[in-house]
Parts: sequence; structure tokens; C-alpha cells
Amino acid sequence: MNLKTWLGEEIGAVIRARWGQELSVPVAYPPRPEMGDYASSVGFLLARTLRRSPQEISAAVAEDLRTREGIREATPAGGFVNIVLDEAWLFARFREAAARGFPPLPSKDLRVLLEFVSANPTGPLNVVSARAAAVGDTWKRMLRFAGVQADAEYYVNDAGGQIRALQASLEYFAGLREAFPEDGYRGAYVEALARRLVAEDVPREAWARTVVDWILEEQMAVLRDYRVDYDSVVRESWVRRSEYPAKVREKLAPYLYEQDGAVVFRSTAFPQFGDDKDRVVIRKNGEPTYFFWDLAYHLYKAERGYDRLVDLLGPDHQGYVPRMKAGLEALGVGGDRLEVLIVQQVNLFREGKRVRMSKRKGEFYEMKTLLEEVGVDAARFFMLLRAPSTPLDFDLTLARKLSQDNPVYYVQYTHARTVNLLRYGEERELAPDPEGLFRLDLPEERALALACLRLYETVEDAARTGEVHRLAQYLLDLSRTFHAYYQKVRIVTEDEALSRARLALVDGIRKAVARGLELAGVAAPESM
RNA sequence: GCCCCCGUAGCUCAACGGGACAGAGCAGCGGAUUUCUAAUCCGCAGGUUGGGGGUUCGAGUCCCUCCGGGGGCGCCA
Repeated sequence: MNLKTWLGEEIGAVIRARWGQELSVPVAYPPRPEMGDYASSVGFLLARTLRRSPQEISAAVAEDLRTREGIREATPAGGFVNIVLDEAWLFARFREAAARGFPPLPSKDLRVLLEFVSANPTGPLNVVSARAAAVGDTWKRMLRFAGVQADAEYYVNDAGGQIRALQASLEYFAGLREAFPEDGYRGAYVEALARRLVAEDVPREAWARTVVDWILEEQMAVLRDYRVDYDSVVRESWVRRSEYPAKVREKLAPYLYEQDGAVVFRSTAFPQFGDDKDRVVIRKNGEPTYFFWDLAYHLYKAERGYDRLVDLLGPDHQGYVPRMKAGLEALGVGGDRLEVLIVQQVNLFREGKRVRMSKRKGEFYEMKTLLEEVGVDAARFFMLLRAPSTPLDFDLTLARKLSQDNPVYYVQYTHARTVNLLRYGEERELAPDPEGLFRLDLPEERALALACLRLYETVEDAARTGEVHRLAQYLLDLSRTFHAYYQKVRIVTEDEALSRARLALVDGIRKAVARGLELAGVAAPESM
């Protein structure tokens, strides 16, 4: 259960009962934990609407809240109300959640399609793809945990200009072409692919198509190793053959005009999306632009019944967003149904020095290399440490270090430690006793039970906006709290009842951490 | 020139629809090991949130402006 949501509803009920108004207010954390478990600024927020002073409102809300089940204390403080949950009630919620392994929230009537990575099938995946994959996949897992029906999709640009360039590059490396093609693909891997095509006697006209399949297979294999599962893969070549291009032309017609022999979409007819110029959809040579095919693809997504269409794009696509939204608005899909998260770049560091890459020479650090160098667990967790919209410095040296400053081990160690404690208890025939949780009276123990339950609000809040770093930060916080408790208190002692109660707490922590790690796509080791 | 992201402790970053005295980690200094794994913990120190103005009961967060860093501005994808 999401305590924050629940408290918001409780406050809403109080407002309804007292003033007969249907209002919802946000619930947050007070600045210092000793002030309470949760806080709300109801007084300030409703002062205008209710025409009462903030103090009066918060005092009244606090008074009514105190009578509700689960709330031990509600204290007005200016326009704020600070709330302390009832300890026995809290342990009961903890016990329920733990008994079921911190299960996902009930399902909601909301469908979301996440599209991420969708790298060109012209080469191996790089580290930006690794970041997008970690963010996209964890976002999907978090949405599902929050009860949202979320799917992940991979789009393959297996048609168009870059495929022609790939074909030409392969021909060049096979010695069938004198000059290296303009916008061609370099790198050892292209040469290797050309050799393989020749060795396997693939007919020249099928080279690009065949290589796309090989590369796609390789990309998907790396993503699988990375624990990323796609629910669907859509090919641009399929979209081109589908009914969607015709539908786009038809629906877009009122917003199209001709200029210099090209067909242009009046993107500026939708100033709310901020595009600064109109966009060509059909070139004067009659060939549609990438934008046109992409609209067809997104129309297809929308017609499959998703409420929200989310694209994770690289920073180089930032200027592309306004026209897509305007286009979808014109198609009747609604520009706001598309949400774009720009996943910023990744800077690699090794031994404190920047790892340089030259795309021009076809040299870059592959995602596969990253997995070999630091492993899946560290790679994924590090990618989740920062807000996706900010650039990420990835310290390769730290990621493979087996020490306390490596955040991934810090969290994994929490899990290993809980498992070890339970095993130690078992050896002494001490099984966890959830019924005994109520006898735990240390502030740390109450705080730990609450921290575990906060998994729900953390994930639900983070899943709304794709702020996956909150999950990582949460796991680090919970781990800190747990390690400190472990250091301070002996779990298994002569006191059998107390030991069994503490083991029940430890068992719940184990399950909460395991769930959090699962959402991050990171393994929860039993020993380290 | 226009648009987007960013600027918070020496370093890397948090701060959840604007909330209370801006928090962590690392680095620095000082401590804790007869242990249920020290891959851990405790303490100290560290800030004019890039500058200025505005809106608000309240601004790191919103608006304007300036400075600095990164990215984008194709009938490429």
C-alpha cells in the first residue's frame, strides 16, 4: 500500500467532512524526521479556496486526522500538519506486505507504451544505448509494479538512407567500389561483416538486408544479457508497407501545402508545441522524409490503444520533438499523448581519465564491452544513479571495485547480509516471527519498517515521470539505515522472542530490497 | 541568431506537482573489529544553490535578464 496516497485520501476525507469540498492535497516529508513521518501543507494550499487562515485549517485538519485509524499524532505547525503514524498499525502494514513479498500495487486502467534504444541496425550498441536501456526497462518495471499496463517496444530503422549507405559501405569493404561512400560506415565491424557476406555467398542485392538481421540479432542478444525484455519489435520496412502511411496522408491533408515541389506540413499551425518552422513530409523527388514515416509509426502505436506513448530519445533528437507533437495533434492522436524523455549522454572515465572515442574513425566503446568490463549489475545500477535528463559520468574503475564506495555492492550487501542473518538464526532454530514485530520498540526498528513500506510511494512517484534515479537513491538510503541498525543492535541474542521478532524485521527488509533490486534489474546475491 | 538541458559543499550528485533550518556519498580529519561477513558503522569539518531583478505567505524549484558549460537547429535519420 502506498502510504502517501492513503494519507492524501485521509486528508481529502477530512476536508470533505468539514467543509464539503472535494480537494486533494499533496503529502510530503517533513524537513527533519523527528517532526513526523509525513507532512502536508494543507493550510497554505487551501487558505484561499476556503477563505480561512492557514493556521485555522491545519489545526482543524490535524484535530480530525488524529481520530483516524493508523494515525498516532497530527500536529499543526503554521500552515503545515505533521503526521506520525501509529506504530502498531505500521508494523501490521509491514507484516502484510512482507508476507506477500512486497507485491505490486493493484492494476490501474492505464496503458503505456515505452519505446527505447531503437538504435540504427547499422552497428553495435553504444553506452548511450546502455543508459537508455537501463532507464527504459526499469521505468517499465516500475510502471508495472505501480499497477500500470506498460509495454516496451523496439523500433528498427531498416529502411531509408542509412540502409543504402550501409549497402554501399559493405560493397566498398568487399572491394566492389573504388571510393568510400559519403556518410558511409567505418570500423572493423563493417569490414568483418563484408567478409562474412562474401564467405557465405550472400547475393549482393541482399547484403544490407542480411546485415541488418545479423546486427539486430546481436543487439537483441546484448540487451537480453542486460536483462532487458521487449514486448514487441516493429520494423520501419513493415510500417512503410502498412496502411498507416496512407492514413497519415489523409488525416494530415488539411495541414499540407506545396512548396518548391515538396509537400510541407504546417507545423506552425500548432504553436502550443513550439515548432518554429513548417516541416517537409514529401521531398520534391517524391520520397517521404523520416518524419513522415515516423508519424505513420506513431499513429500505429496510438491505434493500439495506449493512453501514453513514451519515447526515450538521445539529446540529438531534442529539436525533433515539437514537430512530432504537432504532427500527432494534426493526426487527431493528440500531441500531449506523446511524452519524450531525452536521455542525456554518458561520459566514461577510467582511472580518473576520460575515455575518448572517435565516431569518425568508427571507434567507440560498445555496450557489450561495458558489460564485459563491469558486469550487468554495476552497469545497470550506475546508469540509474542520476536523473535521466542530466549527463552521467560513469566511473569504470569504481564500478568494478569491490568496496564500500561502490554503490551497487553497498546495496547488494544489504541483501546478502539479511540472508546471512536469517541463515544464522536458522542454525540456532530461530525462525522469524512476524507476530512478534509489535514488541520491537527501538526507533530504528520502526524507521526500518516504514522505510520498507516507502518502496511503494517511491516507485509510484518515480514511475509517473521516469525518474528512475529515485529508485537507486531509495535503495541506497534503505541500505544505509539497515547497515547502521545492524551495527548498533545484535539481531540474534539469548532473548529468543526478541531475536525472532528482529529476524522477522530482517526478513521483511530482505524482501523489500530484493524487490527494489528486481525493479532495477540488478541481482540480489545471497552471499558476497 | 533561435531552441533545449545543465550550473547546489573541494569532487560526484539529491532535494518528490513551489514548503519549514538545502541533504547524501567520495575526498579530508578523528574514532569503532572477543562480531550475526568491517564489502560495515559513528563523529568532525565543509554552502551567499553562477550574478542580478521579479512573482508568492513561502523560490534551489516559476518568470525576466546577464555570465559560464553541453547539445540541437537538413527536402539526414
